[in-house]
Amino acid sequence: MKPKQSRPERRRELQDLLRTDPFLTDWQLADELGVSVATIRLDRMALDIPELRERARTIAASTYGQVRALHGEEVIGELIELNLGQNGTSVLMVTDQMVFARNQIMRGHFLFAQGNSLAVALVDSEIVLTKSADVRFYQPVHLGERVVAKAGITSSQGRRYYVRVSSYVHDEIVFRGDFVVVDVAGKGGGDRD
Amino acid sequence: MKPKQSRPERRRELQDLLRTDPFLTDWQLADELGVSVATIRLDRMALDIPELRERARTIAASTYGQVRALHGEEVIGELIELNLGQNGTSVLMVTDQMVFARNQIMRGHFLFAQGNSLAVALVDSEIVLTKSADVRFYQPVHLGERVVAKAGITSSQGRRYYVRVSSYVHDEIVFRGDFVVVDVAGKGGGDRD
DNA sequence: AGTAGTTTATAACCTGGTACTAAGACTTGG
DNA sequence: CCAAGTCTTAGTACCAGGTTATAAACTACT
Repeated sequence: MKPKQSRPERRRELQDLLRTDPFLTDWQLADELGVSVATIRLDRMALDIPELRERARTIAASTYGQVRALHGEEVIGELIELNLGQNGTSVLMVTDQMVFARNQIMRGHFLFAQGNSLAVALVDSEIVLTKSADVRFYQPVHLGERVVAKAGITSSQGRRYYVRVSSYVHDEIVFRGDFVVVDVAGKGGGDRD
Repeated sequence: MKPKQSRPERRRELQDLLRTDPFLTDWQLADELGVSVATIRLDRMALDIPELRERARTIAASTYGQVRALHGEEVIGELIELNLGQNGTSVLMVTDQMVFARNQIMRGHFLFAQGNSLAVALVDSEIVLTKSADVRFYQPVHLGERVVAKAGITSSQGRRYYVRVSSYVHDEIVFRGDFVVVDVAGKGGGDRD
């Protein structure tokens, strides 16, 4: 399929091929590069590239982790205290799925998620949606740390509840958010406003 | 490992197990449920659940877009366009993990996550953190819908960037967020303010 | 006890590999 | 030109995690 290439050339191309499509089997690669499967295997060994299944598995696991971690159950973090309609506390351990690989700093939306789901959990109703939020990140949170979020309903107007969430690591504030959540139970849930 | 269960019970549990960890082999499942591997296979057949490798492959393929953007892996949603320092677009399909089980409405923090990670991706730097955000949810988003987030840097002051993200479903706005992100490359990353 | 539904066991086969050996093909030095 | 060394290929044995098909064993019920 390909003209003659030097070994380094071929290996570079092999890496290229896998970068654009990591789901190629050895024989597909062999065919593409015009060499035997055996050669491909040797090249993979030399370049320390794992087999197809391993590649798929790691890609799957990494991306699956992101979504799952964010999915959680109903509340992101563990609910350790909850007084419906008043206040509550949740705790979230920072796992490696929640941080930037580069610097191990927690990604903002996980702090938001913890706060948001706690705010929603506070309201004693079937269907509660977030209408708006104003949030601020004070300090970076790192891998392995334990984030404690405390939330309280500060006021309410009809079906609207104003919830303040403050999150701490070692008693130092790292996040604060003011959430406005709406109880839409009974209504069709057609709109948030 | 488990007490006796009726077949429907077992099958429900099987689905549960795989929902929380899709990387279980048949014999791990068999062991967990206290039945033979053969039974697990029959159950998988009946429930139309593919084998481990197939599961891994599809999970991997689904989240592995052809996006070749540098920060691609770190973004919630699929980056479909990115002009560093200027603007970008990402698309996120709403899966059942992102919605409230009760009403199939997307949980707010996923919209936030999409917006936040897009905002961060826009800035051309090694380390970028979110400092604050002001967000508003206009309309509920439902299971199966496709959220298109468009972001642009509206202004910047030194290392601070103001990014506006607007998300749409069928050309109707569902979310808007104003993010302030800070480029902390070079600094120790010790603080966000 | 008879019989249907359910579960288990058994064997043959498949993919995409690993690990290893042996031999063939291509360069390169002298 | 030929031998030595390097690349490449071929071939075998083995593995995980299955599929497919068939037969045997275990309930449960009447």
